[in-house]
This record gives sequence, structure tokens and C-alpha cells, in this order.
Amino acid sequence: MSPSVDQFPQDPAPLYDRVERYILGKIQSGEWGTGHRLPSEPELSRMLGISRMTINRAMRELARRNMIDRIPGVGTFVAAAKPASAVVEIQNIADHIRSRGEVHSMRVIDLCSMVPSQEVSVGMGRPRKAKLYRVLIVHLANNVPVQLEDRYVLPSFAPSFLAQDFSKITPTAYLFSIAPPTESDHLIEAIGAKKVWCRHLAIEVGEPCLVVTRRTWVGDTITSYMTFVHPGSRYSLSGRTRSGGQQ
Amino acid sequence: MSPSVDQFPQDPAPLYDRVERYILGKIQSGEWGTGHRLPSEPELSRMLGISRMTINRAMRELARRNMIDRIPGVGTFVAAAKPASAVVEIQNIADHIRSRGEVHSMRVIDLCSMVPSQEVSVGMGRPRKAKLYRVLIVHLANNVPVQLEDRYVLPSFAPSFLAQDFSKITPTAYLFSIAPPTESDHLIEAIGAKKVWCRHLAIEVGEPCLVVTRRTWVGDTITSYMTFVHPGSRYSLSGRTRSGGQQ
DNA sequence: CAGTGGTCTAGACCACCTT
DNA sequence: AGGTGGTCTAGACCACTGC
Repeated sequence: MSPSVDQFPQDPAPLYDRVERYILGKIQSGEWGTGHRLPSEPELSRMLGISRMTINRAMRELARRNMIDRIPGVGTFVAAAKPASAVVEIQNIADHIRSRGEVHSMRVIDLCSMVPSQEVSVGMGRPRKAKLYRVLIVHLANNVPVQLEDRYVLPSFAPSFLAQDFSKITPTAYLFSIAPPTESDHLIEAIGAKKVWCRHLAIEVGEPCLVVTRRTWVGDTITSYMTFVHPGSRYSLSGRTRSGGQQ
Repeated sequence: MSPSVDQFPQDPAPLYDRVERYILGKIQSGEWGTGHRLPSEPELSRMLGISRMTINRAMRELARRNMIDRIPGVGTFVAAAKPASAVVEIQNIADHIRSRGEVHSMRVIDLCSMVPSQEVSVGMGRPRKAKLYRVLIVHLANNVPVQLEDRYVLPSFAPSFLAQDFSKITPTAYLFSIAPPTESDHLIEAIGAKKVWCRHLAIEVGEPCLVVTRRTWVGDTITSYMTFVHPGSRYSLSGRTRSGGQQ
């Protein structure tokens, strides 16, 4: 008896989709364990009575999802399960606040052109005494401060930066409108509140803060360097992940 | 003059790949701005002298990457640039330590069956007084404590949990060997050190700690609930993101 | 050498949208 | 009715692998 991909004949799903699930079923049931060699494309094509192109599309999709490994000239194999890389998305603070039904507002503390600290200069790969635009903003949720944003921006990237009203548009949104970042990195730390932060966030010195430091690239140049300081008691990051690997 | 996809005739890249880059070029150069309607598949097929199936594969790939929006019966449009969702991966602590060239070791403080706190019971959706397996471990990097792992495990998922030697295999690795999690969620907070943590991590009460709370699923059941406590001064999370959206 | 996956084509049918 | 994307097929050629 030839195996059938049609476990649910009335299923209107595309054929390649059903082939994917047919293969996934074999893997998840354990019938095809890690490292097991799958039937070749022509073989599956004959077995299921489906065109090779359709089989190919299904397997290509599974390979993209790292469920199987394909080696030209050799064969196709069930991939080893890999740890789901737990992931946290750093959301836009304004959206995050609004999504919780709270009111987002901003208070601009400083907006100027200045020579930044060496940490920032080095982090952005700028000459020691090169000036950058800088904005210091407090983000409030229902009038309670939840984030202190300390941001430096490459003047040549955003020449009109100093003319913006950052109580109305977030620096993130403004810079995004010039050009969306192509890349970014970030560092998350727990740090005791520094004295400078306290008056803006209405917290005590030493109180645990969640600090996110982030750089954004547009092409090859670093366009912005920023630090987000959140009172630990009023802000946290969360996320949910479907397994990236197998199963 | 008909446009050519062959800007680099000696380029050995597959045709669909060159078609993708041809389209991306139009978008990134601004010639086709956000919302611009792309030529239809048959149209591009004629324009470039390439089979419709190949055009389709290229466009399907671009749609998967959210570079274009496709509406059956209507057309294909340049997608709006979306904020790259900055993302942080929560790495396996042992790998993380080793990748920095340090020596990872563990000290088991507790391994037992117990009724957990209500927070854990509720978090795992268990009856109020149901027992769970629990392990409390300190992870050390070069003999310096960097993580306190407080983990609860569903007994029916890992019946032999209490018989393991968790100074040799991490709970994460052991549970993974039973069945890789299919899903997980997580919460990252900055919290002042509680008294219980201090002796294990060699820190002072109130010192800022980076706390990650995580649950893992296998199928529909929550198999494990864990809290990772890191001294803020000795541990941080980092990551890098290529833009998820456009350009 | 035969077998594998990677690619490409021409043509076809379909459901859906717009006119 | 004509256009659009979605899918599927049969057949073809290729580079590469392993025997």
C-alpha cells in the first residue's frame, strides 16, 4: 500500500503544505529520527504520486525552517533538534505603553550639540572630540516616568534633528522616518540608579534599573547611540518564542 | 530597451536570486517607493524574458521577507518599512560562559520534590498543593557565581529528574534531552537582591540583579518554570539584529 | 557511473478581485 | 470578462557526490 498524503481528503490546503505536514508527522512521531535519511525527491514523488517540483518546494521550505538538512549529491536528513533560542523583543516604548492602555507622554530635558563622553565616542567609532546631537527625554506612562532616553545622533544623518519637537514625536520615530535602521545591537544590564537619573525618574540612588544600551546602523555607519534607563520596579521586558529548531 | 536582470552576466547566482535583487534594487533606489505597484508576474516574465515560475519564486521569497505585499487578484506592492524588532537571545548560560573562554561549573544547593510557592503553581497552571521537582543551582564562571538557577519541573515529564547529577549536566540540557521545548516565554527584570540570593551569589542585599523568569512548553503542557538571577555587575544580555523589515 | 538536490521552463487550472 | 497571484505538472539540464 502506498502512503498517502491525504489524511484529510477534504483538506483544502495546498499540496506542498500537506507534503510538509506528512514529513513533519514522520519526524515528530519518531518514525524518522534525527539523522534519518529521507526518501529522495524522485522517490517521494513516486511514493506520493506528486510532481517532483511540489516535493521540492515542500522540502525546501522544511530546510529553511531547519527541520531537515539537504546536501546536494548526497541526500536529505532529519536535522538535530536545536535549543530554541529564547528571544526578547525590545519594543518601542511609546507603543508598549499604549498597548497597555496607558497614556504616553514625553518631557524633553536637553536637546543640543555636544562632545559626548568617551564611551559614546568610542561606541560610535567617532573621533574623540567630534560633536554629536544629543537629546535627553523622559517617557511617562500615565504621567509616571518609566524611561530615561539618552540619545546621541550623527549630525550628518539627521541635520534637522535639533529643530524637532520631541515632546510630540519620539526620536525613534523621527530617525526612522529619515531612514529605517538596517542593523542594531543592544546590551541589557541591571544597574543601580545613578544620581543623575534619580530626579528624572523619581527614584532613589542605587535602586535597581533595567538599562538597555543600543546602537543602530544604516548601511555601514552608526547613526545613533542610545541608553534607555528604566526603574526596575516599573518596567520589564517580556517575550514569547515558538521553538526555532525542530518539533 | 528592455530591462535586464543581468547586471553581472558572469554572476553565477540563480536566476530567481537575481530577480530578487533586481526588484530590491528598484525599491532601495527609491524608484519603486512604498506602496508602489510592481509589474505583475506575467508582465515581469515578459519584461525580463524569464519564466513566470521563476518570477513567482523570487516574489514569493520577497513577500516572505515582508519586502512586498501580495494580494491575490489585485497585485503586488512595495511594503512599508517596519521597525526592526530589536531582539535579545537568552543564551544557555554554560555555552555563554564557555564562549567567553571561561570555565563553567555548577554547585547543587537543593534537589527535591516539594510544593512550590503560589507564584510558581499559578505560573505553571498546577493545583495549589501539587508537588513539583525542584533544583536550586549556582552557576560559576571561573569559580565566580554568575547565575542562581531556581527551577521547577513537572514530575510526569521528567520522572528521573531527582536522580540526575546536576553538577555535571545542566538541567536545561537534561530536560532538552527528554524533549526539546516547543515554546517558551520569558520576563526580564531588574530587582534588588533578596536575602536568600546573597549567600549563593556572594553579593549584598539590594544589589541590582538581572532576573529572567522563563517557562517552557512541550506541546500544550508547561514542563518547567525557572528563575535565573544574575548579579548585575557580573552578567548582562546582549544581541545583534539585522533589520527584520525593509532595507 | 548513477543518484542527489538545485534550478528553470512552458503551460495549465484555479479562486479571487476589479471592471 | 480579463487580470492577478497561487498552485501544480512533466520534463529538462546542471553540478556535485559517492561508488
